Amino acid sequence: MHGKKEQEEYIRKGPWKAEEDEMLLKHVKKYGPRDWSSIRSKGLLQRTGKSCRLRWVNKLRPNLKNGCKFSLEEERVVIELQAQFGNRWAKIASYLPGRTDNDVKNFWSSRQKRLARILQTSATPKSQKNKTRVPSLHDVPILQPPKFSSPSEGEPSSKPQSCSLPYIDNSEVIKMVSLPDLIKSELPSSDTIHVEQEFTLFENYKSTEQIAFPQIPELQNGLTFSMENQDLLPTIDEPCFIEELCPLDASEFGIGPQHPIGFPFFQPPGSCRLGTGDAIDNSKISDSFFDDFPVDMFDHMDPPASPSNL
DNA sequence: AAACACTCCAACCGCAGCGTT
DNA sequence: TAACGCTGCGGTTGGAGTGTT
Repeated sequence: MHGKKEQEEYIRKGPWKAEEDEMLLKHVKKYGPRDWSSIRSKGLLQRTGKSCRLRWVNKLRPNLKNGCKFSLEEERVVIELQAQFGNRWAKIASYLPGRTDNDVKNFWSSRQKRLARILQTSATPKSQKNKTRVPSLHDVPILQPPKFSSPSEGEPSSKPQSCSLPYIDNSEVIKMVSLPDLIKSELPSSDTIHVEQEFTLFENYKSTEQIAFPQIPELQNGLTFSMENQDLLPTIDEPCFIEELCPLDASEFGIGPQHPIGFPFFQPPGSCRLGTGDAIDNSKISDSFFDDFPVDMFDHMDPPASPSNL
């Protein structure tokens, strides 16, 4: 098989075995999550230090939400923070307890692919329309991301500052962008509405024309989050518009108008949506789930990083 | 039932920043 | 101060699982 030297130089790649995980855990338990390269030099594992670190960070670290799909709130936060920070996944992940940069990155790239598909759908000739699955609004929970800036940057805003959802006053109503009739004509009316909403939102999303959003000081500092300005969301002549986009309201949390934005993300084990086969409608997951837990059950958890500390 | 399309995610790679020598 | 090693980050890829035709 391998000679001695070859054995020393051999670097294992690919999926991790349980024994390797065990060995890595032992090392971390003994020395802490550092000295990754010594794992190989000590002959514990034939993996690079890099590979060991990655495995620890993405899979073995405690309190990870492995196998859980992103909740609607997590999706919102990613969208908002991506708009603010760009593709700084590690930074964004620091706002999402239990999520890694890899998780966020994967989530975002999946979402981008869906958006691209929607765009393509809207541009596909009529003859091909019915060959493409029409995504539901829940597939792409797009919100025009608010532009919140750190206290040290950005322009002062005179608008209300307690809503992390897109705040748009009456003069800044999102303009409706009609879907081509060719799409409407081939869809059942309910689907037409969904596609039209998505298309509208996507048009806004890709538009270079910035809609002014308020700064979100609570999100920057204490990561609090208020729904009190929900009624200021864009007026779109579709009754379920807000319901579709923002199925949660403060009362569902049972904790008043303001609450830590991190709160909904602490989904206890079992509340996760596992696998695509489960097909649990995001909007149907009640956050009153947490009512059953003691108020202080999250106290021991580290608060998410605050942008003001960055 | 098989083939194909699509989604999700684990893991790799290259690069940059930082600390140490 | 340059060289080196380590760590962390973001981009990318490939395989497994699932859905659709």
